Amino acid sequence: MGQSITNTVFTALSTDVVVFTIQDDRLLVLLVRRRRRPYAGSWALPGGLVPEDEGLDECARRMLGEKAGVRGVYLEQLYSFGAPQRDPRGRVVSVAYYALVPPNRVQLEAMAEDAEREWVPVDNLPELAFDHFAVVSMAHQRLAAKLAYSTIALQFMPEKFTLSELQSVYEIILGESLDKRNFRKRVLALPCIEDTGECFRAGKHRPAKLYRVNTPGRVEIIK
Amino acid sequence: MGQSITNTVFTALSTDVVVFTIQDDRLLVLLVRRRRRPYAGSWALPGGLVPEDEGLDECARRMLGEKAGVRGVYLEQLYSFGAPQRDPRGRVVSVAYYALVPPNRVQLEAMAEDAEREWVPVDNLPELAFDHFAVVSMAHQRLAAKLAYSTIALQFMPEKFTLSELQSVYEIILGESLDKRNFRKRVLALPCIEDTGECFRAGKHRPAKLYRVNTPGRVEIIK
DNA sequence: TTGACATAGTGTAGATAAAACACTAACGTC
DNA sequence: GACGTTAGTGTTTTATCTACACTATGTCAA
Repeated sequence: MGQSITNTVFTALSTDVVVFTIQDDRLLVLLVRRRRRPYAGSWALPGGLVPEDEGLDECARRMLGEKAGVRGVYLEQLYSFGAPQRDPRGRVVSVAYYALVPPNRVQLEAMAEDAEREWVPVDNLPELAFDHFAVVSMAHQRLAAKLAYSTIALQFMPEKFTLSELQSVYEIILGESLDKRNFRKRVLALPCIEDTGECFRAGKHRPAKLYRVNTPGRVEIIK
Repeated sequence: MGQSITNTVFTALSTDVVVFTIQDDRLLVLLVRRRRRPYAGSWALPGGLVPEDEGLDECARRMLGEKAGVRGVYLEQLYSFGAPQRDPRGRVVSVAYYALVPPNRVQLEAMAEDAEREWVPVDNLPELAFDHFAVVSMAHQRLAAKLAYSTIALQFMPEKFTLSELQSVYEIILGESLDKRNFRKRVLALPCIEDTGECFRAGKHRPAKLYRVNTPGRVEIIK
């Protein structure tokens, strides 16, 4: 490193991640229980301080792995929160991210017996530490807005899925029901969606066709 | 302050502001010449370190006042840039903002004789320090995108303006020309636009009606 | 005074996209 | 083979977007 930074103020910097998934027709957020003060015992977003040699995205992705046990999922920077009094210990600026985890990538087993982590419905959050409620709200808003003009919802889907499952993802995030035929028309018009030729039998009714995304990981802007 | 933050890493944190204005049918960005290393002598965005007791928005707004001589204009957080090597001195994370200044609010007089500050067309930038080129690009993109679904362009207008002037703002930002009649139809349908009853005479041709925004400062999401 | 020039201002028809809407198909079970 | 349950399919109507050309009002100069 050539020069050093002089006459300056240093700030504690953290990343916090709003990890979304979908289970049982609800949009869930991962919360972790705080052990230390402040807010010891209350729920908070997974997150942590950014080491000096780590990029912001990189740090958020690490948090996702360490605290949520998830890797390789969609992750996007949301907003930076820096009100001077947002942390009672002193100045901590948080760069917030949000992540989308397909339900099949969540290990509920490991999580069930873990009193430190919990998936909570986004519309039924407990009191959260710091300004984390505002962070979750903004993330939910952003996610809902992106449904309208991108293929972001596909990030919630497993490799193969039915159109009904996908529609239900939209409905859960938006909190309103959609017209089945119009929905299918729009989705099938996307070039990134393709029929697998396979079917999915579940229950005592007609099996549904399985579809697949031909560019997994990509989120396209549409229209 | 109750507790202190222990066992942690502190980071230098700055805000940088992409200040846009419009002059002579071009979208301009305010640049300041760096005096110190690194990048001494090259152009950079106005910005500076965030003091411990100052909010991020507040800091960005202060930079805007101190370094651009502008206050009371539209300001929005853009993105946070935190690649570990973006500053050769060491880790500096930048929370970027962008601001929109109506042309009549820019004091070009004071600026003309100031070799340290310059308004530069966004499509003809010189080499910029750090990752500031990427910051400007993202800001321009965001601004252009917002034209489509918000009333953000009105933040460039003086108190009274003609529809042709407004249309020209759209065209300059988007880099393409728009249909006059369709444009006027859309704009006049906005509830926040009202006719002042006055006219504007400029040059040897028909005078144009002057309009006004009835909620200045507000940026509405439309459609 | 009138003709040339420059910008302001106006409406409609066609195309495209969005919204509303109801029945048939396939499977399992009793 | 009748019933329950979810999958799957088109058309009509409505609203929105696009393309497009002429008249109006002022200044200025001949």
